[in-house]
Formats: sequence, C-alpha cells, structure tokens
Amino acid sequence: MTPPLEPIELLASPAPERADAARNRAKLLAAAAELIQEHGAEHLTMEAVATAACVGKGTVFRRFGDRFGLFLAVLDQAECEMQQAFMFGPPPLGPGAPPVERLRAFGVASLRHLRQNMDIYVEADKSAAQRYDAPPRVVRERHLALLLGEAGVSGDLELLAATMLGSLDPAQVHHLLTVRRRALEELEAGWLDLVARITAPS
Amino acid sequence: MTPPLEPIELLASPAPERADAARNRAKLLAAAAELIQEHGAEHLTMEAVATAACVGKGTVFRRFGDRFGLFLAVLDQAECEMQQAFMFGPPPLGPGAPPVERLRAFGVASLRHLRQNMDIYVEADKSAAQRYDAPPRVVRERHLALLLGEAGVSGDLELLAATMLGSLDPAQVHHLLTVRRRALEELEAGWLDLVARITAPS
DNA sequence: ACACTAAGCGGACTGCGGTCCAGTTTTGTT
DNA sequence: AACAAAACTGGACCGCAGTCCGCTTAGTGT
Repeated sequence: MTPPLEPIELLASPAPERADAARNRAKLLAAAAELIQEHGAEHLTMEAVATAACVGKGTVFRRFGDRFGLFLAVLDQAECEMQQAFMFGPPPLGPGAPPVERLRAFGVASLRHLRQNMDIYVEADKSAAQRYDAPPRVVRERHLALLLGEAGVSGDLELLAATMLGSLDPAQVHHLLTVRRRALEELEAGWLDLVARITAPS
Repeated sequence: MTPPLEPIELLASPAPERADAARNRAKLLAAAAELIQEHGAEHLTMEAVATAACVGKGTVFRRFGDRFGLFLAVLDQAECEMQQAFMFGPPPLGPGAPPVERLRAFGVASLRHLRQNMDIYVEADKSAAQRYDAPPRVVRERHLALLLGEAGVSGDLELLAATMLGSLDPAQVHHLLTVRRRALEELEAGWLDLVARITAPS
C-alpha cells in the first residue's frame, strides 16, 4: 500500500496541538494578559509569564517563538474580531456597502483598533520611536511636504508625506524585494504611480 | 551681571565634543564599518566594536546611545550624500526641475540608496520581517487590494494596498499621536483623503 | 492493558545589550 | 603654571531573550 495521503490543510492550520500543550498555551496567554494589564506591556518578561503560568521558560518560547510572537498571540483575539468585522460584519465595514465606502470605514476602524491596543503594538516593535524621530527621516519628510506644496497639492501635506515615506520604508522595501519577489523596477513604477495619484489635480 | 545668553544653535549642533571624544568616535565608526564589511551587520556586537577600537564598552554606548544609534551613525555618510543630492544637487533630484519631477526622482533615488545599504537597515530594525509576514497584516493587505479592485482602481493593487497599510502602521500612528501631537480625527481625515486620491478616476 | 514513539517540558546556561560609577583627562580660569 | 569643574573613560555588573538537552507524558497501535 502507498502511505495514506495527507488531508489538504485548510486555512493554515499547520499542526495539531497536543492536549497538554493547548492547556499550557491557554494558561500562558491568560498569564500574559494579566501581567500586561497589571504592569504594562513594556515590563513583561518571558520568565515572568512562565512563572505566573507555572511552566518552564522553555515552554513559553516553544509555544510562541519569541517575545514578538507572544505579543501577537495576545493581540490575536482583538485581531480576529477586527478581521471578522471587515470581512463578514455589517456594512459599511463589511460586505454590502460600496467598496470605497468600505475602504474609508476600514481605516477608521483600524485607527480605533490601534489606539485600543497601542501599548502592546508599541512594545512589540521596539526601536519604532527612533525610526520616526531620526533626523534623516524628518528631513526627508519635510522635503516631501515642501515639494508637494510646490506641486500645488492641497491638504494635510505632512500626513501625505508620511504616507509616501512609508512606502519607502526600508523594512517594507526589503520585504517586497525578498519575500514577495518584487523587482526594484516594479517598486519604482509603484512610486511613480503613487506620485501621480497624489499630485493629480483634484 | 545677568548670565550670558546662549548663542542660538543653528542646524542642530547639540553639543561640542571634547577632542578625545571625537577621536574615539572616529575610531569606533571605522571599527564598526570594518567589522560590518567583514562579518555582516547582523553579527556586529557592541563589545566587538569596542574591542576593535581599543576602548571600553561604555564609550560605545555613550557615543551612540544604543545599537540602533550606532547603525544610524554608520549610515550617516551615505545619508548625507543622499540629502545633499536631493536638497542641493543637480536636477531632476535637486532644485531646478519641476516639483513633480523631483518627487519622482526622489523615490527612485531612495530605492537605490536603500538597496545599497539594505543589510544595515534590516539589521538596525529587527523584528521587521515578522511585522510584514504576520498573518493579520497579510489578510488586511489582501482585503484592501480586493476592495481597490472592486472600486475600479487599476494598477499594482498589491503595492497600493501595502502603501495604504503603511499609513496605518502602529508605530507610525503612535508617533503621530504622541510626538507630533496629532488628533485621531486628523489621522482619520488623512486616511479618507488618501482613499479619495487613490480611488479617484484617472 | 501494555508498550512504543513522538511531542512536549523545564530550568540551567549562554551571550549580548545596556547601566553604573570610581577614576582619569581635557579644557577654561586665574 | 596651577587649579577646579566638567566631560569622558572603561570594564565590572545586571537583566533578559533565546538555546539546549536529558527527562516526562500524552496519544496510538496491538
């Protein structure tokens, strides 16, 4: 006999989890949420979570990979609600409303969601502050805002500049070039397109 | 007598540096560049830099603050050249060309600059990869691309979606809300404006 | 019920980022 | 030239993220 075929995996369920493992995951998540609630995300240590959940430190890392992964897992519930809302929920966020309407609602909902969980997001992504405070970034932003003004664009130029710079973010560009296998030329074309849209006469 | 007034500081020269300090800074930068060249940015440790420059570890931190700061300093030269180029250099990047032209050139130049120094940027911002690979991010991106398609937008929808998500990046939103003192309502308005520009009939 | 195996466990251990402070060097002042 | 204040130095020290490996336990086939 040939070995039995694996059932096709749906929706990224990479591995079934043993019962005790699942129990520990739940204990760990509860402990982490509790500790964050109590002392703030920035003071959360992996060891403290392990201790509070009465398991070894190794278990925490086995379950969540690293600190970032733990934060992701803690955020997961809120994340799921958000996803449900914009994929299957009521309009205007969910299906039923016209697409532009949904796009608008998406941003507003995202910003609310972000503010709700900001401390965790911030802590999950250290060195974030420095990225935006660094002089080179500030100079670039001013430069872009200036050019936008000269080009006759009206609106919140500082915000538009920030958005445009976002699409030149080193980490994002790297991700697009490597993981997504995009060519530099595509990114250049994308930039030109973005400039065209933003500077288009309204 | 009243105490003498501080001279107005021009162009962010926050503090004059003692001679030995400046010498050490130079030694450290040289050592860091050398080590990066030789072993790659990801294997650079603060202690190794200190040892290679024959100074104490404390000195490295005093000069550059932290690991991120050291990378920034290493990038500083290339950064300055870039800045010179787009602020004072020849057109189309520098002054002289029409603003839209300069905006276009800016992105192209930035992307080139990025690719040149990508390994350092990537290393300076750890956990960046995870940010873009994480399932929630991917789902949101697909969702946006889908809506853009439904809204009749043509072009590289994946890239446009990535750009739009960039302006909802937690770290950026946090920075705008706190350091820049923007109100959530302003960010919401910015998002709506962005949607309008991107979905505008071409 | 029993044995077998793969998954899970835990905590000692490592390495690095970042801090601290007693001692040293530089620089301005008299 | 001598002094005093301020700035700088270096390396011992600390805390935490992440690894490793010998031991335990849950699921599975008989």
